[in-house]
Amino acid sequence: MSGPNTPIRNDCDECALASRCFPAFISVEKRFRVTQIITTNLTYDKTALLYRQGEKAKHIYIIKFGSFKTYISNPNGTEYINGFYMTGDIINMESVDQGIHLNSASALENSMVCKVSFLRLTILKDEFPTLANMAIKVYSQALALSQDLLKCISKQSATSRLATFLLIINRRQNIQNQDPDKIYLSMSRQDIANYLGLAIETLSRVFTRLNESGCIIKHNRHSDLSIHDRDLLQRYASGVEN
Amino acid sequence: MSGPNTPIRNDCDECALASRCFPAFISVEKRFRVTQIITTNLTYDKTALLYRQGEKAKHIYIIKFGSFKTYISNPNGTEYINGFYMTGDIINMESVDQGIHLNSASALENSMVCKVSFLRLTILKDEFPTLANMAIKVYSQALALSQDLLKCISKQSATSRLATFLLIINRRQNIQNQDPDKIYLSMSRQDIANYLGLAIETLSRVFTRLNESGCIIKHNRHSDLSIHDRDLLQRYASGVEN
DNA sequence: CCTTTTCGTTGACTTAAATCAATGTCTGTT
DNA sequence: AACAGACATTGATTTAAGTCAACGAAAAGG
Repeated sequence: MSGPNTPIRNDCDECALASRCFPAFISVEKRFRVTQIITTNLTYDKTALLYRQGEKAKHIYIIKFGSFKTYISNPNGTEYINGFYMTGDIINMESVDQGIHLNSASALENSMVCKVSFLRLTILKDEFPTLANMAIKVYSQALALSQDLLKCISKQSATSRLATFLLIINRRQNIQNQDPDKIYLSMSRQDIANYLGLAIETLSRVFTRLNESGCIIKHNRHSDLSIHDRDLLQRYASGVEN
Repeated sequence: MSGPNTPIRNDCDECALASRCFPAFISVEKRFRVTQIITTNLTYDKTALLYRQGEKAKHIYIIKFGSFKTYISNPNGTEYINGFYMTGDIINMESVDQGIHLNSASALENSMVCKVSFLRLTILKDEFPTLANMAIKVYSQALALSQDLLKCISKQSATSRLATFLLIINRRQNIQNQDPDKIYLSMSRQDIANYLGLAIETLSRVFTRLNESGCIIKHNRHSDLSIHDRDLLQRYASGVEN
């Protein structure tokens, strides 16, 4: 189908994320090689499993749109939420070393991902040294974020935890959002509570309090919020206000 | 009080860590180049500052012996402990992306580190492609550990947090320790409390309880412990036992 | 459209950890 | 060796968050 003069169709050229994804780290003339690295546009319905804890890990996943949670299932049926991932995030970077999925990942809404095999990445890293730079950069970011979260979750009061969580979600959604104060929560209250180390009832009460203080506005859906008084929210997050 | 003393020698060949440090990823015949990458054997006295939050970050640091804490100072004088690092650990991987120290690091005891500049690492990465592999491997590990800690710290009871902490410390010290049950805590109770998100009094009580239950044995020094009933300690850590 | 189920909120009560306060014990200094 | 100051432990009390239970609201499914 594709001869020497036929332009190779490259999904990445049209991707909104291209400027901060793998193509950005590969020279223009060799950009066509991207298609040989990346399997693009895989769709996952809400609740669909991306991978399961304990399975062999062979790929990293870049979220094109949508969101995922990673979690560890406990024997007693409860879930420990490990992280939330949204547009532009890379899932599964922590498994590259051991080659085994340390947690399970499932879609929080209908989502699309592109995947890259560890193996291809290793091989092509020699051809494209800048890919290695990208990897290190991305890992460094991920580590910094992870430490940020650790800080948020240990130590702080329930109010401070939720306020920090909302600010982090908002900051990350702002990259593609038009209204800078809108927050969309694709995960359930239970997931958030779990993630922040709180009981669901406590979380619900804090949501109510943040709403009553005029800090955030809840819209008809549970998942839609707006930040109304960002300054106050930040004071809650830092623990100055209670 | 802060700042390195004079470097002593420049030879990775004799280093006990060589097999899991940079030299391991560089071909034998070019191993001499290591000296041009690594500044070796910098000594830091107890409480000495390795770097300060907000400063420009230019190096990663490998701990040859000793230990460090990384922390963020709050305006009200309190410290938020970010992490503890010991022999073989690499400090400052999270700053590579932004190039600014996100926290401060200080020695918990008299310690020795080797440092590698980001810049040299980037340049030499092309000469030694395996260095990039090493970076990715190490980052992946760090991320996995960080998620482990997140899990330990949020959610769990005070007892479970400390038990998990002790098991993690023990596992990491075992790599160079002769007695597999000995634990040496180079950090203060306040640092541990801070790190685990507990009040120092709560931590102290839990230490006492673990001791009284025969789980751990406290020796004369606050810093010296032994695991006496590992199984019980693991049950505490998992939350089966209280 | 109405029923069923899941999810989120609110209230009453309990509990684990924080705080306040006092005491005990190391560590480093002269 | 004796002292000072920092560090660690223990006790009494308070408080924030957890648990148990009921209710309301939104999805899902026929």
